[in-house]
Amino acid sequence: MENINQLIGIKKQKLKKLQAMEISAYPNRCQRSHHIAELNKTQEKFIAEKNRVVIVGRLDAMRRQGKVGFCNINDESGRIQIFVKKDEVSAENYEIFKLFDLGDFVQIEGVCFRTQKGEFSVRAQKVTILGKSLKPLPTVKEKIVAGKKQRFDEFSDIELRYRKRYLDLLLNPESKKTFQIRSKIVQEIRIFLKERNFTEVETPILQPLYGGAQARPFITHHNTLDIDLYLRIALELYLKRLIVGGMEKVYEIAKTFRNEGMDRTHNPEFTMLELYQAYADYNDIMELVEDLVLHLSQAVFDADEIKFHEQTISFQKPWRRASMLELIKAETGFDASDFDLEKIKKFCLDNEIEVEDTVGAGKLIEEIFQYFVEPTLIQPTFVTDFPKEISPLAKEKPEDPQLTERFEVFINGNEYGNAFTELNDPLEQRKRLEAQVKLREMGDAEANVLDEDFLEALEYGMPPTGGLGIGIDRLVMLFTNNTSIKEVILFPQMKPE
RNA sequence: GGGCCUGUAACUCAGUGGUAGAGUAUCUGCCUUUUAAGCAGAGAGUCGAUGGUUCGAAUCCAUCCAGGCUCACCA
Repeated sequence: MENINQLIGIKKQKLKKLQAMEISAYPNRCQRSHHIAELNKTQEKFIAEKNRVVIVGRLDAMRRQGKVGFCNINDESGRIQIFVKKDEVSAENYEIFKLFDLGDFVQIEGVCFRTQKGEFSVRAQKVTILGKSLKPLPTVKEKIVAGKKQRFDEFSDIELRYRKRYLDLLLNPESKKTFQIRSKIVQEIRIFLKERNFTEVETPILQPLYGGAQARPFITHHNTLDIDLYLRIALELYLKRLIVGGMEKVYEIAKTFRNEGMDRTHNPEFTMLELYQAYADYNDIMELVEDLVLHLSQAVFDADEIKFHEQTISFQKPWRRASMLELIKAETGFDASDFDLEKIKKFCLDNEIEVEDTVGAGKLIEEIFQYFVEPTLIQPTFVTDFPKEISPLAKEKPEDPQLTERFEVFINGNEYGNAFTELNDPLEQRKRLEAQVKLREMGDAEANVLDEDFLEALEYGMPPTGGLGIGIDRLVMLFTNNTSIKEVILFPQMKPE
């Protein structure tokens, strides 16, 4: 007999005892009169009024001593101590109290008072079981030493925390906090965009063709139609169809899927915000990003700056703006503005940057940027004017056809957003996608595919448009001081057990 | 994918060739104001898996599985 089964067996025995007493361990209803935080907030009022209160929650500590016992229960609002005395709850009810286990959901009826040691508590008049637990919860204890909370036997196994997230949420308050902040961020994005008259939409997850980013897709199959479908890798191409359709400001916050490696910053499914605004360009979008992120910082933390590990990040406007080529030149002294492929290749080779035969100058410029510049961009920075070669959906800069009106947002050395003045010239867009198809034929599995339906939409006419994509998970990491994406996704992808 | 590290009781961890350990949790007894309650006692483990070396393996070796950190690349 395995140990865990013994522990479960003991709890099942208690269940049987309750049955023998004709008491349901899983009653349909309870009678909560107050949330625990309400009591804690105005303790003296509740003590003075001596009103009967009914609180419910999960049992997380038990100190029984003969005919009296103390326990703690918590609901989502807070935690409180319960005092149970045999004389006061009756002998029968005390028997039920003795069948309580850590992890059980219980209801306590009683009045508020202060114990001899001065702790605000509920003096039970009646205890009721609301939901019996069968598996023992890991035991975490806290002690206050010199005003600081010390934790014992913390539930800290990272794999278990991810696989059994409900335990993590239950036992690690910081983890719960992270997901509350995540929810708040998403909510505040919606509030911010609503104020600016954006319309939230939903576009297909299952797509006959995928596009809008450089990535490999997941493939699935529709039985009735007997066709393969792709899980979207981006929201872009459908949202632009809506711009064509006369929706001037649209956004979607949704999961996208990329069939690529998993690591600290990559989960196969992740959440993107994409928005498109007609009659706007990438300069307008830069201002929008500044306003949005500052709004989030203020709404979530009531501050214009945050701490991320050792760094203090300030979101105060305006953020630094610099072109990719400028930044490379400033950091390395190398001038790539002539797009001289041989010269750029040589620079890469001299600096141990890998050069594949098929890549062009634009791709290499990006590699140089990533290697030399990215890690230096700690404070929020708009890196502008990306090479056209690596930006097939962005409009070129009128004054330099090698470049596009595109920017990425960098904070703390990481990319948080990607935006451009959208390419709305259907003939130019066709050329760009055809170039992508050639790359694909040369073996680039991440190159775009040609989406005739999207091109047809552009042929009907798309207004000048600014578009933006922001990775929500990474933004949440930034705001919650986490370095692993698994910490900000409730149920991250794991290998099968 | 490369390098480094980890896997022992429900939880947190000791244990580096000689009978598998501690604290917490659980159970039993005592205890009517405790708070990491206390005291006394008990039960609880395929030492990640499989092979090998050895008289003898949690420990050494090999392979595999799972995980973490880190480097390179995709958001």
